[in-house]
Amino acid sequence: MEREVRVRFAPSPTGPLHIGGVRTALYNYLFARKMGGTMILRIEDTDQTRFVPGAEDYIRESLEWCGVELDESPWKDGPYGPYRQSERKPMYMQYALQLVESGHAYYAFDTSEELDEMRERLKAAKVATPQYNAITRMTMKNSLTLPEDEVKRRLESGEAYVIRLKVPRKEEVRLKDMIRGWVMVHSSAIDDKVLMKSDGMPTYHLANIVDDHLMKITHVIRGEEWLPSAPLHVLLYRYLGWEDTMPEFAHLPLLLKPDGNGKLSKRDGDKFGFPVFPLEWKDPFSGDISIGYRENGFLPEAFVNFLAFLGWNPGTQQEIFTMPELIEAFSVDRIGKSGTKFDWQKARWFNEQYLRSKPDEELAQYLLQALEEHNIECSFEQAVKICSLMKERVTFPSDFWRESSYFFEAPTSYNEKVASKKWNSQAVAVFEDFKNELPSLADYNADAIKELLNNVLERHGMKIGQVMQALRLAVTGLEAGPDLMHIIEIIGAEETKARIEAAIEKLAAYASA
RNA sequence: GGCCCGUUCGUCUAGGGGUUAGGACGCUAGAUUUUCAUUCUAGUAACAGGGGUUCGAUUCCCCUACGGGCUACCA
Repeated sequence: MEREVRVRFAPSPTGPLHIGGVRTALYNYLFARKMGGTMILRIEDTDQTRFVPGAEDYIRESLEWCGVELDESPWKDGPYGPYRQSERKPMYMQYALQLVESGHAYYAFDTSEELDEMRERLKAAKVATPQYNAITRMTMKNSLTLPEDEVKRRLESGEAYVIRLKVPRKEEVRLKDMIRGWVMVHSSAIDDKVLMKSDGMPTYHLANIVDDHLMKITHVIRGEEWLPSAPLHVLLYRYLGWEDTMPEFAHLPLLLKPDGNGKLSKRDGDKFGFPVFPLEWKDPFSGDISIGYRENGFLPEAFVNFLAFLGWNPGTQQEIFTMPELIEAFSVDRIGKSGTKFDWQKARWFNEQYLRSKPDEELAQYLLQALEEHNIECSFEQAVKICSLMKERVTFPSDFWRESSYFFEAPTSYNEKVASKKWNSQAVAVFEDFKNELPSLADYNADAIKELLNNVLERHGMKIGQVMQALRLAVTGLEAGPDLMHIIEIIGAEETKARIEAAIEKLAAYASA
C-alpha cells in the first residue's frame, strides 16, 4: 500500500544554514507538495557542544523568506513531536537497548585515549582503514570482551560508556538510491558506529533512524555527503525490525565552489565575493558578519528559482518558474548526479528577470524607501515613472536609488571624457535657447520637449546627434542613462534650466577650447 | 591510503546506439537607439582518455585519468 508522503529537512543548529542546505530543504518541500504530502522540519541538536545561539531562528527565518512552508516543526506542532532531538532524548535509549538485547549492539568502555592508541597501532601495522570493527572490537574494552559481571559492575557504578552497533564482518549491504540506482557497500567498510554517546545523547545515526521511523518518514532527501553512511542506516532499519517501512533515499549532488575545488563552504562567500547564506548572519562569538542573499537585494522568488535549477531541471526550455510551477514540474528523477558549480552570474540574471516582471508601482516602493533614508521627498507617481525608466537596467532593488540619484540631485561633477569630446560652443548656443524656451512649453512632456529641442536645433542648423551627449552631461553629469527627454520631463523645466545654466558656467573652459 | 559517488560547450544543462549533439548564462559581432543598458539577430564553444560490445558508439560494459564525498562519542 502506498503511504502518504512525508519528508523532512533535518538541519543541525550549528550556525547559519548555507545555500546547499536551503536547496535540500527546497527539494524536500517541492517533492512533498508535488506528492500531496507533508513537509517536516526536525532540528538535529544531539551535539550539545556545537550549539550556536540564534541558529535555529536563522533556519526558520530563512525558510520563511524562501517560501518553504513547514507542516510540522518545532514551531508548528504535529502528531509526531517534539521536533527537536534534544527534546526527544528519552526516546532513544530504549531502541539502543533493544539492539543490545538482540545482539546487534554492545556496550563499550574505551576512553578516547584508548581509541587513539588503537588507531595508531593499526596505522603502524599498515592497516588501510583503522576502525573499530568486527576484528578490532575483540581487543577493546566492551561487553563482548569483558566478563558479564564486570560489564554489569561498570554499568552500575555509573562508568561512562557508549553503545556501538555490531556491524557484521562480511556482508553486502545494498541500497537503492532514487538518483543513483543501486549502491553496494561491503560491511567490512563500515565501522562499529557509536549509537549512544557517553553523555546519554544518541548520535546522528541512531537518532535519524529512530525519528524517521517514528515520524513515518517515507523519503529521505539529503546531501550526497550522507551516501557513505546510508548502508549503515539500512543495517539499523533491519536490526530494529523496520526494514519494511524503511524510507526511500535520494542523495543530492553537492554544490561546489565556482573554481571547481571542493564543496561550497561557509567561508567561500568572502573568497568569491558572493553570499553563501540566504540571510545575513552575525556570528554570536566572533561578531563576524556574513552577507546574505536577502540583504544583497535578491528577490526570494529569484533566489528559489535559481537554487531549484542547481542540480535539477524540468527538461523543457522554460527557465522562469514560480513556486507553484516548480512544484508542478518537480520530479526526483530529473535531479542530476554530478556536483554543481555555483554560477553567480546566472543568479544575477534570474534576479534581473524577476525585477523586470514586477509592476512599476511595486518597484517604486524600493526607490521610495531609499529616498526616505536619504531624506528626499518624491511623490509616488514620480517614483513609478523613474522605475519604469530604470527597470531594464538594474539587477538589484538597491540599484534604483544608486543609478537614479541624478533625478533628485544636480550633478556636482561631469564626466571628463564626454565634456572634452562633446562640449563645445555650438552646443552651448543651442542649450541657451533650449533652456530659455523650456519653461514656456505649453504641454510639458517628453514628446514636446523633444520637439522643442528639434526646433532649436533646426534654427541652428544642427542635428540631434551633435548635442545629445552634451545635453545629457549637463543634466545628469553622466555619459549614459535612460531616455534623456523622459529624464528632463521628470526633473521639470525649472530644474533642467538651472542645471543647464550651471553646466554652461562650469564647463566654459571646454566650450572655448 | 581505503571505500563510495561522479565526468556533454567556460558555467548550468537537454539528449541518448545512426542527431547539423539542442537550450540558458557568459562572451563576441550586427541591427535598433540621443548614449549606456534593454530588446532582436547571428556567432563562439562540449560528449575526459583508452579498450571492448556493435554494421555503427557521445549513448552500453571494462580500465585509466581527473574531480568530489566519507573515513569522530560532528551532523
